[in-house]
Amino acid sequence: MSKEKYDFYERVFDVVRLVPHGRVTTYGAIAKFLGASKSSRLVGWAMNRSHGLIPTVPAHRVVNRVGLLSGKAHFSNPTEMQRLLESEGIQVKDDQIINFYDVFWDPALMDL
DNA sequence: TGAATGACTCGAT
DNA sequence: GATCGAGCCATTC
Repeated sequence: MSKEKYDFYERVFDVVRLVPHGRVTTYGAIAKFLGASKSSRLVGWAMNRSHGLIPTVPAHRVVNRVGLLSGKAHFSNPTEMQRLLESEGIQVKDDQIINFYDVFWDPALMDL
């Protein structure tokens, strides 16, 4: 519970909040962007704690490397994640993003 | 303090 | 090409 320095979680939240509307990213991409490509699991941990944060963290825009809504079960309602994605124009079928390659957004490629 | 956990990823079979 | 197993690292019990 360190508070002085930027927590690993906060950095993750920061990146997730940078994800453009209608786009998604992966845990690995975030981890890699933070310089901890091998800590992709920590990104998942961070998301688990993202509930109730202000400002809200668009955790629904974060999926695993194959575009699967691996974390939808952790939402208030399992259907919430898919519903949010679809509302942003992202096609989801069987808990998986269809046009994943098209909507994928890599924080490392963000336009500075 | 040590062991277990996790919304992942990659490499090998 | 699909499936299985090990690695990785911070947080939690």
